Amino acid sequence: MLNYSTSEENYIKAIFHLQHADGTVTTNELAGELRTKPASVTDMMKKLKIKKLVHYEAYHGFRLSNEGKKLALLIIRRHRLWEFFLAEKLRFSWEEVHAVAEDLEHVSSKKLIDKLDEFLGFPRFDPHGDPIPDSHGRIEASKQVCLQDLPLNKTATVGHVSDQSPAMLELLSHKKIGIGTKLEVKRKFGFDNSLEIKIRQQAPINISEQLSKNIFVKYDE
Amino acid sequence: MLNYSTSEENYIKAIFHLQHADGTVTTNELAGELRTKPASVTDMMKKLKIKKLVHYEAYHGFRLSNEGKKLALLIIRRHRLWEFFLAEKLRFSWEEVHAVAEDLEHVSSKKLIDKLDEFLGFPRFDPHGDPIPDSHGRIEASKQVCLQDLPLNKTATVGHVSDQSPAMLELLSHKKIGIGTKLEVKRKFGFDNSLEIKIRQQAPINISEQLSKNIFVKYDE
DNA sequence: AAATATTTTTAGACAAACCTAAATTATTTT
DNA sequence: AAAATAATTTAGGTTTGTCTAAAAATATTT
Repeated sequence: MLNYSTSEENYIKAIFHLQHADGTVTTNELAGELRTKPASVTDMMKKLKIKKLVHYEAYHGFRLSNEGKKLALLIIRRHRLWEFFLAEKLRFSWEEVHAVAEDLEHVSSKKLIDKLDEFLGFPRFDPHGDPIPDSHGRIEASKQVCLQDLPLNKTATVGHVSDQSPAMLELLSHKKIGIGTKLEVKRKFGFDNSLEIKIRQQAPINISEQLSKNIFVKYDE
Repeated sequence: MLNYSTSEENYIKAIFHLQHADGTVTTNELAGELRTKPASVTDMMKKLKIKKLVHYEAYHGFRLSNEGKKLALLIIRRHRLWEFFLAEKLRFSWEEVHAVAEDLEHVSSKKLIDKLDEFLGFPRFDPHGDPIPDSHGRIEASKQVCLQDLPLNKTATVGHVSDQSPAMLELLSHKKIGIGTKLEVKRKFGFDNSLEIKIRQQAPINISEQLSKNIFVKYDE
């Protein structure tokens, strides 16, 4: 694997996160995600095309090549391993890990990452519940279900939160919901699709449709 | 503390390492250390002068300002803490830690470094025996003595090796000498200033003057 | 299908960090 | 102290990644 600049890596990672079902991403979406201008995106796509990391034809969007996907998974691996390290070993809070991992993920020594993985005991999920790709870029499909789709009175464990904005994290922390929280859905209100959920040893609480759509859980055994 | 580019940080660190008794460094020395060209050094010195990190007058060398010294110690702190982490936690060998730490040292979160320090148990020396500045930039003067100056039959512990070239590290590893090795000088040969030294439970070995001048030890209590 | 609006690309500039070659200043030799 | 040598700086150019403003292509309305 060749060496890529921080900027190139950020573009690749952002494309990976934004890609739709068919893998395509538009210039404006990418510019928005990276807080840059569409013209800059076009410039970079030309470069990434030459480096064979994306497929790109002017005016028709772009998508990652196989090479590009491999790189994206490698960067995500680095990011999530560092997040795990920060939370687990350095006792950073959930909300803090992301920003620091954004910097650490660009240190590209393969040996560093593989040894870090080993040191951490080969964790399979980061502190937000997102799966960590292994050293070959294989990623576990976290077969989790959205809270909205969880049957009533079935206990499950929160394993993933898709929106990780500060506002979302604040709300979750207020409701005392985090990765690993065990809960069950007690009632579903058809009017606004809000849910009444029960967390062990706490009074039942209410969850809006919006929130429930962003919380993913795994059925308990 | 403001944020500086990787390049600026590398210049500051290099000046710190090269500085003579009066703190000055020349353009050519710095260009050599950084494997760059003298013209590039001049460009950067103008910039660092504007940022008040160095004192600089054209044609008369330069030296770090107090701000610059503070920054240098911060970068050295990051570097040495990461070296300690790599060696101690990830089991990197002595020779490998430096290159990786060169990248990690530019991740500038203060909280990250202070938490890393705590996680590592506030180590005072890195794996090469160099002292680690504390969070205020205070650095311990390692009051160590060169092997050449160690009195006969006095046991001491290796605490620092000043030349860390691959050739040096190879020789040290062959002679089974490392940081923490306990030894004493048995004889001194005036002809070439070579030493006969004894390491616990090993046959006595010979050390050239050149080598002995690069090994620093602390008297045992 | 023409007109309008939106998206994307091109053209041309800029800052950071580097370079080479030429000019300038400092140092050393004679 | 002049000449020769060495060190340093200036001038002008390159690459990377960004920008703004204008042009071109695509998508949406009417």
